[in-house]
Amino acid sequence: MELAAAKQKFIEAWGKLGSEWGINRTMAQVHALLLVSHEALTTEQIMKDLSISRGNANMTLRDLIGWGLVEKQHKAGERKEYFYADKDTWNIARQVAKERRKRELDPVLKILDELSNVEGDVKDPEFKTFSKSVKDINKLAKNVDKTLDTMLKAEESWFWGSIFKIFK
Amino acid sequence: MELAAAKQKFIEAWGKLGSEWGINRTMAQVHALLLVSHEALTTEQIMKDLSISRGNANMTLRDLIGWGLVEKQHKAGERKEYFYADKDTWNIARQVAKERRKRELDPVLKILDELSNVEGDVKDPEFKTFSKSVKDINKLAKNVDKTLDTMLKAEESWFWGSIFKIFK
DNA sequence: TTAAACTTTCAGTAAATTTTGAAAGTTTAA
DNA sequence: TTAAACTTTCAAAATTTACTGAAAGTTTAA
Repeated sequence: MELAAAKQKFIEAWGKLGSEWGINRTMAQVHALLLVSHEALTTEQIMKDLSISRGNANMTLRDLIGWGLVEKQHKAGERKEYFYADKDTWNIARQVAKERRKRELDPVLKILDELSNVEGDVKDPEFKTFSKSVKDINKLAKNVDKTLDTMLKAEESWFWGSIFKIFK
Repeated sequence: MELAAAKQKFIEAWGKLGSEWGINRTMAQVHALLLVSHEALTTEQIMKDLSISRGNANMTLRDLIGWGLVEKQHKAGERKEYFYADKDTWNIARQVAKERRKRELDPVLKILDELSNVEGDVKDPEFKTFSKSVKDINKLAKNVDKTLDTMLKAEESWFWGSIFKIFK
């Protein structure tokens, strides 16, 4: 397989995976393109490579920067902005976990906490089932949250450190 | 808050979380409804509770059964089918992880393996970057895969068992 | 200044996904 | 059998989400 074809395939696969996990396809593709590019690229080049519009490229790049996955680079003597992606997979995973926790897990946790405190007739099986399900899910979600927190903050701790070495 | 209102809120939150993670909103809502219902429900009841059409309810229930999250129940002397959800959060998490691995992670792993073996000019920085990124991601993905496998199969092992106890 | 080079915005359009509902299919009991 | 009770299918419609492109905005160098 040619390098160009291989890159293409990678971009497609990454885009598909992203869209299946709630990250928009173009965003994942731009990220993929930057991941496999040795040099930082301009908006112009990204537009051309992925056949997307200027507006789309611009917004997507801003989003990626917002996710902490891409950074701007300025080259001396040039007006244009160049973009490049952090290539460390562990950082990528961390950043994504961090953002999604903040954007999606935290709001749900808040609601679950509220619902955990709903009071009702303990004799009512409908209430009992509701209460138990919500509490169980809340417990699981809280643990996931706590684990992510530990993982994001204290990667260097002896416990997680030794587990992360397996992954890196 | 009333029980009915609390249920409603739970269903909405679960639906939103699902859609943010690539699971269709209605499917997550039907699942939520069954999770907080003491008794198994008929298609009819689900349609009414969530204001969805018969076709939608039917397809969604079939999907949920396909995901291993919901089961049919037959009541003696009745023609109607009743549906109920497994209420064990750990099982739910396991089932979802299992299905998504099969449907989404495995295909990507296959492509990454292929792309890891693409050969090229080691002097070419473009090739080097491509190769390194793909290999790193492949490694991470494989480890995630392996971990899920261990987690799904050998939950009882001393190592994971002790970690899972924290979550349960 | 000012005009060229570049970036950002956003209303309108397009594409993808989800939902509907009526018709077709299936099962059961009499 | 057959007809009532129930389930499934799927083309078309509705909804949601993503993208375009031209215009407005910003920065820089002369």
